[in-house]
Amino acid sequence: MTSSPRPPRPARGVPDATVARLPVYLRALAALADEGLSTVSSDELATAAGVTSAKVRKDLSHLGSWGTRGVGYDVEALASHITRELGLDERRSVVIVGIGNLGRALAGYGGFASRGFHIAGLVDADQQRQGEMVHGQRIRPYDQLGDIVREHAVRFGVIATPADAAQDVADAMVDSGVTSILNFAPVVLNVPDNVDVRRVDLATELQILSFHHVRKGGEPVGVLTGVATS
Amino acid sequence: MTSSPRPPRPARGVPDATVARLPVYLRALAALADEGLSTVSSDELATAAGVTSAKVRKDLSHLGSWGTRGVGYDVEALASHITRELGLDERRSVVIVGIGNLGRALAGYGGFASRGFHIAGLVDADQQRQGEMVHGQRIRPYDQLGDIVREHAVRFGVIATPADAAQDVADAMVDSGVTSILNFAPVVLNVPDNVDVRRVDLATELQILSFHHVRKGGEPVGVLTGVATS
DNA sequence: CTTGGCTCGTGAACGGTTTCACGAGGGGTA
DNA sequence: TACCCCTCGTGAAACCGTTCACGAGCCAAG
Repeated sequence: MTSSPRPPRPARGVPDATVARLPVYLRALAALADEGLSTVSSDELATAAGVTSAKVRKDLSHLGSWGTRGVGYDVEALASHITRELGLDERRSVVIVGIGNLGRALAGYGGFASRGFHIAGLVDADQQRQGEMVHGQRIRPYDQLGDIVREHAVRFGVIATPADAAQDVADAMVDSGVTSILNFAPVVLNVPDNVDVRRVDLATELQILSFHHVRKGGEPVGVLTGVATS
Repeated sequence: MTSSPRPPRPARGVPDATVARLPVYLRALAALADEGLSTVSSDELATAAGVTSAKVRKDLSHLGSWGTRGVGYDVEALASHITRELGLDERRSVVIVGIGNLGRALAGYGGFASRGFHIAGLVDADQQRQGEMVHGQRIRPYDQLGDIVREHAVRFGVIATPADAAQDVADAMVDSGVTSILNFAPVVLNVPDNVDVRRVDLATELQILSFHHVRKGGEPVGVLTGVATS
């Protein structure tokens, strides 16, 4: 409570591409801190994060100057700065709808809890699943979604339902106050402008890999012929 | 076997940004076909895919001219063209390593099977899981990974293990012939240049949402104070 | 105090992506 | 057949992101 309630407001317009990399830096910094390092150069951080050092410096420059010339960045200070920048210093409540395998994986994903996300509720429409305990949380019926969101002032919703349920879920979330949605269902959601949606499609990623595979090797992969190579 | 073994090779340098959208178009087209439409305008397809019509036209132009001026695109023809372009007309074998909740979700994900991906094997290092049936496949021990890859000429690997196992798994995959890896573990993998890696980090996505949340509402969400809003 | 070496921070150049605007070329109708 | 309307395909322009190159600043050593 002694720290400034409204920090120096260091960054203004951080580019989207940079924002997308901040979590990666954050994770890399955590790993470096675990190794006992107290300082990193942009080069080291770049390697750990899988990007170029120029990118690291440019990205971090958007958050203000936090490095020391000739030395590098202070691991702990930089990590906490990025944490604040991402808003991860405040605890944020999340509701997950659709507790199939994916929903369970998300509910138990350490990356959520360790980054300030608190799971306020697990919701599923399937009667059979209701009441079941998943990672310390009871699965609750779909019609309680609104109550959960309102009660815990939830602003983040995760949709891990089948495609045909996703839009309904999104509508219900928005109605009760959710303003940021992470959508794993393979549909384009229709939401008001003030609501943020990010879509993650597991199949899409494999298809992109497939494209590059064709481009690179182009190898036909003889499933039918089944003849071993040479 | 009657179709040309080396198709017209229609597109040359398709931009990455376009490639990333092709699977989305493909899905949108499938949905439109289900509705019985035989033709779409770039505008309709754009709406269905959640992008702009200009993007659709530019993207599709990279694949060659497949639309009819004044009419639009033939749904079926375009879908099959994109399918071919992505290399999804050939069956591709995939191995999934790490059969926790995420691995199970992936194993059962319809988006894989319906897009030409055939799951050649599920692998887990946990003795307790081995032998268990998941979506019609038996979970096999980790030391059989190489055999599975070689036997089925697998070129696609999915890593759904904890972070500390991911690099070992990647090494084993690469050693036995995998050239495209989809990595869900929150680490940067070290692989040879000829191997393609795409990383999907579930926590990252929420953190990006969090950033935008701070920027937009900035609402503090009083978890500690716990006072209901006004 | 001065020197040398290292690394950040940043303007400028570059390349890729998106948007814009409009001409070209189809289909339908009279 | 001739006309109109509609939508694709595509250069040009605007925008964004990455890479490059180098000066500024800090630390350590002598």
